[in-house]
Amino acid sequence: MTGSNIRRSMPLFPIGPVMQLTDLTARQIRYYEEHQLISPARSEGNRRLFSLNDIDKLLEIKDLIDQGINMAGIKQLLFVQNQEVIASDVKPLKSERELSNDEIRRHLRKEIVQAGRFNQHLSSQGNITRLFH
Amino acid sequence: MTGSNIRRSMPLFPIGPVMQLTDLTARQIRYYEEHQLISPARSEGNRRLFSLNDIDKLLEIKDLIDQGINMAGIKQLLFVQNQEVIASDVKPLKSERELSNDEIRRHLRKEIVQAGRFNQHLSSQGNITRLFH
DNA sequence: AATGTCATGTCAGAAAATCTAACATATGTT
DNA sequence: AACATATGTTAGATTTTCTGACATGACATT
Repeated sequence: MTGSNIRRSMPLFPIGPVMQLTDLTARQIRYYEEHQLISPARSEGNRRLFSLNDIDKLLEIKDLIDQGINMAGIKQLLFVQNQEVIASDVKPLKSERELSNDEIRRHLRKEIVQAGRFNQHLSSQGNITRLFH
Repeated sequence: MTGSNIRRSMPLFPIGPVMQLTDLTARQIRYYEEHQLISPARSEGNRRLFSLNDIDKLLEIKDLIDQGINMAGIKQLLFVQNQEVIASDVKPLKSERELSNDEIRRHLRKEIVQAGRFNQHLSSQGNITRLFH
């Protein structure tokens, strides 16, 4: 499991930003969950929390829907993909133990800090369009 | 402006996930905004939306606070950093025009899709600890 | 010792975002 | 025509976030 994979599997986004990023309605996203195409994590208060991987999947689902494939078909396709990945993942595990969510968060924080060190800190004023002139 | 910079400046995260990622309280984050150390965007309904850059900044602020520096000092330090970045940014701009938030979102979506194409789609069951055994 | 400032905690009330469950509907299928 | 599928819509409840006010502990200044 690489750092990037940990990062991509962190449950961070509530449904609002995900709707915007995917152009899917809340209804659609919940329906896909109901049919087990995705399984976003939940907050303490039962709100859905999506990872970048979840968002990837939703975008794929969208593609497949556009191709006329139904829930069952999409479920199978996603499952096959998943199997391929697992099959190709032959790296020996350094550590067998599970990471707690807290540990994952610490890890991500470290990564964000590191990335930041070699990155810009633009935008002192929140209007992101300012970043482009 | 690189794709990565666009990605890092997208206002996506509500305050809850940011609290978890930074180990800051909402009170602290709002206080830093009040003192103009950060300026997160706002949703239509006035909720704060943070970008990865904002999160970087918050982590830096945390460091500086730990070093005993006060708001005014931190503000100056962040400003200086910002200036350095601007000074070093000598690339000729391909396009002068501003990008709308919608365009940025489309761009990010494209990036996520592309990244996803060459990436794993693990986690069919939402419990992220499953990714580690 | 009293006062002030700074960074943060805490609380209350309001508003926004999200939840589930139910019913509605358009389109395609048997 | 009846049915199934994917999505829309609505209602009522719950969670999350908002602002503003007041409280507090640590320090500095008087």
